[in-house]
Amino acid sequence: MSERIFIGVAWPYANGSLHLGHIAGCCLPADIFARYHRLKGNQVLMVSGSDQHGTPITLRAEQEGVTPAEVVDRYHLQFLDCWEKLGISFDLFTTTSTPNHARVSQDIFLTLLEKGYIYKNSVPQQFCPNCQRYLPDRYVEGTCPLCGSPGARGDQCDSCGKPLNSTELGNPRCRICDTTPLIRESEHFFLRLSAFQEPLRKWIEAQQHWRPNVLNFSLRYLDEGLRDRAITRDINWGVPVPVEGYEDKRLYVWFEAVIGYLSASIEWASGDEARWRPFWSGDARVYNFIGKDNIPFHTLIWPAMLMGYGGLNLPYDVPANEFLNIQGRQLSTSRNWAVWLPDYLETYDPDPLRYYLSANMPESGDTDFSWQQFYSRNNDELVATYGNLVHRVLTFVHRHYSGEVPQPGTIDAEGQALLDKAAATLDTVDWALAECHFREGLRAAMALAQEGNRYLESRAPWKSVATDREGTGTTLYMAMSVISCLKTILYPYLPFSSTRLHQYLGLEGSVEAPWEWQRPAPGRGLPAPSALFTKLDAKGIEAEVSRLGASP
RNA sequence: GGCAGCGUAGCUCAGAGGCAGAGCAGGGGCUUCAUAAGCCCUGUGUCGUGGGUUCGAAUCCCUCCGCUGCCA
Repeated sequence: MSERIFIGVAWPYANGSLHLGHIAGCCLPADIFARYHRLKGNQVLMVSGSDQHGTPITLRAEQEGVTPAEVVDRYHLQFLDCWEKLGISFDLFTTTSTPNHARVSQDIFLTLLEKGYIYKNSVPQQFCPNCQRYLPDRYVEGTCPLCGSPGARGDQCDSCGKPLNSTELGNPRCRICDTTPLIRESEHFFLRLSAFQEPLRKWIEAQQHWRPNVLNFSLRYLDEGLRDRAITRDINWGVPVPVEGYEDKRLYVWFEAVIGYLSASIEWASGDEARWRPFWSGDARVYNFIGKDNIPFHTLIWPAMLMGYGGLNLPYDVPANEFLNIQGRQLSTSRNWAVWLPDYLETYDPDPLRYYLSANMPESGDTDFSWQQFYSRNNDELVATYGNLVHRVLTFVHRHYSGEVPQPGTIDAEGQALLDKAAATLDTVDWALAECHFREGLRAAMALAQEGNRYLESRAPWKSVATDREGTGTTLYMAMSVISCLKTILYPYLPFSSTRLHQYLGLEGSVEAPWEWQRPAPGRGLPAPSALFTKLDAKGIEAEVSRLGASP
C-alpha cells in the first residue's frame, strides 16, 4: 500500500556556501531516504529552502555593503546549483522570503496569539541613539565580562568562547557607528512554551523509535523545564509581525524558519489544500532531517507550535545526525576549516562523495572526514570492489558474447546460493533504509558486491569460456543479476552510477523502477560499458589538505 | 562552574551483561576476465584510568584523565 512520506530538511542559512557538514548532517540522508521511498512506490514530498532571515544575513550584507536581498539571492542560486550537481532531489527548495511563507507564518502567529499561547512582555534592549534603532546582540561589541577581552560580541565572546547577553558587556559600542548604545525597554511577543511542558513530555516519551541521542537530548531539556521564549526582534529584515504598533519588529528567525516546512508544502501544492494536507495528516509520516544543533527546535518548539495550532501531524521521526569533523578538527566556517561543496563539485563526481559520507555518516556520534580516507574509500572500495565487479562482467560479456545478455542454463547450488544472498541483501537494505540506518544498508550492499567477486573467482569464466560456453553464459547471467540487484539497492546512495548501470544492463523503463530485483533480459543487446567510477590519483590529497584553513 | 556525550585494532567506525567485531591499511599465498582490479589466509587490542556490582562487565555504578557539546 502506498504511504505518504513528508521529508523536511533543515534550512541552510543563505549567508555562505554549503559545506560537507550540511551534506552529511541532513541533506544526504534525507535524499537517500526520499529516493528509497520513491522506489518503494510511496508518495514523497521533500522540501527545504534557504533561510534568508536572521542577523547572520544582515551582518554579512552590511560587511559587504550590499542589501540582504543580494546576499541571499546569490547563495540561493548557488544552493540550487549544488542540489542539481550532487543529486539532492528536492520536490521544492524555496526560500523564507516568499509572500506565501510570510502569510503562513503570520497565520500561525495569529492563531497561537488568539489561543493565548503567545503573549506580550517587555525586555531591556540595547538601543543606538545615533542609528535610531535597537541593536541585536550580534550588533553590539564590548569588553567581555568574563575574560576581559575587548572584542566580545553581544551574543558571544570569541576570545573565551562563552555565550553572553549584550547588556552584560563592558563599554558597549554599536558595531555599525561605534556609538555607545543605551538600554531601553522594548515590548516583544513570547511563546508560552511552559504550557506545553507536560504534553510534550508525554508525546516524546512515546517516541521509542527515535534515535537515543535525540530522545535523551529532548528529555533533558524537559527536565530543566521549558521557559517561554521571545519570538519577535527589533530588526527590519524578516517576516513582519502582523499586529498594529509592531511595524519596526519582525518574527524571530527560529520561530518563523520551522514554519517553512508547512509553507513550502503549501507552495509546492500551489495552495491546493487537497494536495498538501494529506502529507500533514492521517497516516502520513513527517520526518525532519537535521543536525544535532537543531534538535530542540524540532522536538520541542516546533511540536509545541503544532500542538497549539492544531490539526497537523507532529514529526514522526527526527533522525538528527551528529557532527562531521574535518581532518580531525571541528569544522569552522570562520577559520575556513571546511570543505566547500562548490569546490568539491568542481573537481570530483557526486557519487564518490555520497558514498564516503554515507559509509561514514555521523549517525550515532561525530565522525571525521579526511581526504586520505576519501581517496582510499573511492579507490579501494567504490572502484575496486563495486566498480570493478561491474566492469569485469560487462566487458567480458561484450568480448565473448557480442554484447548480448547470455542465456542462463541450469542453475547449480553455487549460483542459487548467490541468488539467495542477493535476495536477502535486498531485504536487509530495505529494512535498513526504512529505519534510517544508512551506514548499515551501505555495508550490506557492499558485502553483496564482494560476494559477486567471490562467485566469479570461483567460477573463473575466463577459463571455462573456451570449453563450456553455455555454463559460462549462466555464470555471467548470475553475475549480471547480482549487479542488477546492486543497481537498485545502491540507487538511493549512488543515483548517478545506478542510472548509468540501468542502461548498461539493458533494463526497461526508468531507473526509478520499483524496489525489486530486475533481471536482465537474455538476448538483449547492451551498449558498450565504461567504468562507473574513476580512480583518483593520491597526489591530489596533499593539495586538498593544504587548502584547508587557508585564506579564501 | 553545572549538565550531557564520547574515549574499542595502525586508520575510520560498529557492538551496549555471555568466547572482543567490520571495512580499509599492513604481512603471506592464489589468480589474471577486470580501472595492477579480484579471491583466500593473517589481529597477544591493558575496549581511556582506578575501583565497585555480578557466576560473568567493553556493556551497569562510582572516581579520575582527555576530548566535544549545551547551559550559566
